[in-house]
Amino acid sequence: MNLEEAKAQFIQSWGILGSQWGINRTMAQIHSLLLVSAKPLTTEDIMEQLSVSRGNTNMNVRELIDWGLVDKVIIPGERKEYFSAEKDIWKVATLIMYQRKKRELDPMVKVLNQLSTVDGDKKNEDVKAFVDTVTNIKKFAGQAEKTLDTIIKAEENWFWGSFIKLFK
Amino acid sequence: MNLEEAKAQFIQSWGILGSQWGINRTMAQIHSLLLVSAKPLTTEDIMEQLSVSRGNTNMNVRELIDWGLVDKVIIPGERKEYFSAEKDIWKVATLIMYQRKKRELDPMVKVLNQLSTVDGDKKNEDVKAFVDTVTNIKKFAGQAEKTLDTIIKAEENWFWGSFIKLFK
DNA sequence: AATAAGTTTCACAAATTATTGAAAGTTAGA
DNA sequence: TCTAACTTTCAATAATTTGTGAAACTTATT
Repeated sequence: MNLEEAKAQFIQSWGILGSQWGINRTMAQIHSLLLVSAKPLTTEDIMEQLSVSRGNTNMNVRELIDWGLVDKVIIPGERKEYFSAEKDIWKVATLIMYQRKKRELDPMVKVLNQLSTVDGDKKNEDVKAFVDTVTNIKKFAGQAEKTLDTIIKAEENWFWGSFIKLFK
Repeated sequence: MNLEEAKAQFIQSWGILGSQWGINRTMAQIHSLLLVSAKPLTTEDIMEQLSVSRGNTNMNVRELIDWGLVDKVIIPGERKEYFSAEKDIWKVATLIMYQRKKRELDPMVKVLNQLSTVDGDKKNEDVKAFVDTVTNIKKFAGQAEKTLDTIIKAEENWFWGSFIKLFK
């Protein structure tokens, strides 16, 4: 397999994976294109290599920058903006976990807390089932949150070292 | 807040969360409806409570059963099928992790392995960048796989006990 | 200030995904 | 075996999400 084929397949697969995780295909594809490029690319490079419009490229690059997965790079003497992706996969994973925690777990915890105030006969079977379930999810979410925070703050070496050993 | 309101809000929120994770809204809503119901429900109950068609209900219930999140329950003397959800959140999380690993991580690893066979000048900058990135993702995916396997096999108590303490 | 290079926005179009509902298929019991 | 209760399928349709591209906007340079 030559480089171009391999890149194309990687971009394709990464795009599919992304879309299964609620990230749009183009965003994932731009990310993977930047991941496998040795040098920073311009908006035009991206447009050309992925056959995607300028507007779409711009929006998704902006989103990637928002997530911290991509950086603007300024090349001295050039007017154009260049973009490059964080290549350290551990950092990438960490950034994604952080973003998703912030955008999804945190709001869910907020809702769960409001739901605790459900009133009614505590002996009623339905009320009991509901309160039980919500309480359990809240506990789980709380632990998940703590665990994520720790992982996010952890150094890569720590993860690859003691953490993995623990799971052998 | 009364029970009905609380249930409705829970179902709504769970549905949104699901859709951010590539699970369709109705499937997530049916799951949450069953999660907070004291007793098993029939297809008709679900249709009525979520205002969803028979076909849609059937398809999504089947998918939930497929994932192992919902069970058919047969009530003696009744012809209808009843459905109930696994209420233990740790088990729910475990089942979901397992399904997603199987459906997404495993295929990605397969692709990554194929991509290792990229040929070309190993001193070429682009080839190097590509091989580097793919190799790193492969390593990461391998470790993630191991970790997930261990978590999936682990007992709840083990998780809530030593695992969490480690992260304090 | 004028110009040109570069970036962003947004109404509309295209593509994708979910839902409906009626018809076909099953199954338990008479 | 027949039939009525119940479940499943799937082609058509609706809803949602994503992408386009030209116009508006911004900024650097002369």
